Amino acid sequence: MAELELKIEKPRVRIAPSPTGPLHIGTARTALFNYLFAKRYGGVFILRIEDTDLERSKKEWEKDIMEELKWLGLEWDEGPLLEKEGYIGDFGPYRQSERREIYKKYIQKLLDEGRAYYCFCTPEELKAKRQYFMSIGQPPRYNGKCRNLTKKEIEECLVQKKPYVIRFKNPNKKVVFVDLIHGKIETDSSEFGDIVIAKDEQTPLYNLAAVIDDFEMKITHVIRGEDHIPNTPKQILLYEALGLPSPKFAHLPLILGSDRSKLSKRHGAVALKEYKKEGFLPEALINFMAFLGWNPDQDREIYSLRSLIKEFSLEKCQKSPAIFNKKKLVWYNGFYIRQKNIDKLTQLCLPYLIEAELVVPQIESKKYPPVFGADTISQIFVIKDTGEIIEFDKIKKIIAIYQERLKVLSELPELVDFFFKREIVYPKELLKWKDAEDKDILSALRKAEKVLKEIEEENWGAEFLKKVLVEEAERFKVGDRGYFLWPIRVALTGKEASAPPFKIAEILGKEKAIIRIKRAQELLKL
RNA sequence: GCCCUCAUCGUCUAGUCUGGCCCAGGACGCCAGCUUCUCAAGCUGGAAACACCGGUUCGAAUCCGGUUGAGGGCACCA
Repeated sequence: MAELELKIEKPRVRIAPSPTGPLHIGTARTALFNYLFAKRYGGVFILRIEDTDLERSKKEWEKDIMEELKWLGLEWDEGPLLEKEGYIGDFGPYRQSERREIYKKYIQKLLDEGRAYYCFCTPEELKAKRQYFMSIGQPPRYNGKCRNLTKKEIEECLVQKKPYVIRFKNPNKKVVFVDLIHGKIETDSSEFGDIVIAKDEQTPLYNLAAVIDDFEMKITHVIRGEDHIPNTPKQILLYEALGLPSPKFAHLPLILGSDRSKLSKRHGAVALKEYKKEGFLPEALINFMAFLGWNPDQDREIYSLRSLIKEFSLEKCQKSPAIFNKKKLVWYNGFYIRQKNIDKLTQLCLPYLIEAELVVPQIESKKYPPVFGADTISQIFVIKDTGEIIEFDKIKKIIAIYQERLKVLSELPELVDFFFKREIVYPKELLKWKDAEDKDILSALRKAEKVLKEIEEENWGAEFLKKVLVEEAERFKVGDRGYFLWPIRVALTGKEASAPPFKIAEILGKEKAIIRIKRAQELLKL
């Protein structure tokens, strides 16, 4: 198989989501694998919106699917050109709803050649038949009642406006195909009988629509989830009936929830946008998703989209399903946050600070704040609680000291809120280090206040503060700096855990730092 | 019920095709230690798996058969 794959030239693949909900993480992974496969072999990646079911399809979901794919960096490279302003040179997706004329031809052909037929059975009849088959231990399927209707009978029904569907005349034979991941898969097509392939002469159902489109779009490799394995023989039969060549198939293992069932809403977030909103970076999502069912045979965990393209191959795909492990995603995210350039990271974080109402951008910008990761951003912000002005660079400093602590962007506000509050609230017990008594804490804080007051403004920097405070801490209690440093840190932050107090004090500034130390003293006296 | 697919640490997996180098390697998570005022990061160490039964073989995680378990599918959804 290895040699075969190397010969792959300019493959054409597609991701074909139906816009019945926001982009699902499973669909995103399938898109990624298709994208990687296409790019690895210099091929084409297509987006096709499967919106034949008008009832359930919505424009808003279509928009979400496109937005999230772009956000992930999985741009499709073919489709109808978008001419609207701002989209010059951009491709739109193919939409099945816009291809009815094409389908019509094929459906008519099937009908004319007697490979498909009208069926006038009612849903109730069908349901009863299915149950009957089940009861006698056979697979539920259509019994073929309308299969041999005469022309006259059909016309009569049509004239009477009887509701109908179009069924495929199943040749009932053994269908064999070679899956690029699973190998040979055999099915007896009589298991599924005469399936419905269209609602009417120009509205194909999924299986037919996929077959027609994949042929029309010259798709060479159909890479999709394993849940489509049972559809494959149906589609192969349709290719045969239409006299078309079938593409190659590769079925990816499914992503499961922690209870080993197909990943769904009850397992937590499944929409990609929810992960985006929670503050996951596309790099982390891509890296994580790639490793769900795929692995290079090296002990390397970190891969960018670029490096994945270089390494990707279907042979290294797993056959067995993978459980979605959010902790690993979080780890990846923390890693990529730490790697991020601080300016970029700050830009990414700003929307969260704004949403938490910690700061308000002062310069109105059209693109801001709703667009995450916008290029144009305000350089000046107002701290909502105090009305003070805070510059981008100052916010950057705050984020810098939390960069290695951040796992997901959305946790930032709760980590750094004390920088943006006039008064911080915390229980007085929090000031206590080990067995320190109130008077010890008080004297530590008084000492700290005195020391801090003596520092000249121009020396007010983390390094100097550290030097001075650590020296003092050593004097205060030999062998355990905590008696001195812990209360200071709590006084400044109001938190059990935080970045080092020296860095925090530097950013807070002399005046505020001292006010907070004093406040802690008052709290102790209560 | 019927069909299909899958099976290595809790999880993602390397190794399986081309049996011995594997009393099974890496990563996440977990535990311990170092560092340290705290948290995080980093470093060091640790616990942790070849589903089961039988066969082939001098030798099996690897090959064969079966069992069990898990997942998916069986729509006028995709």
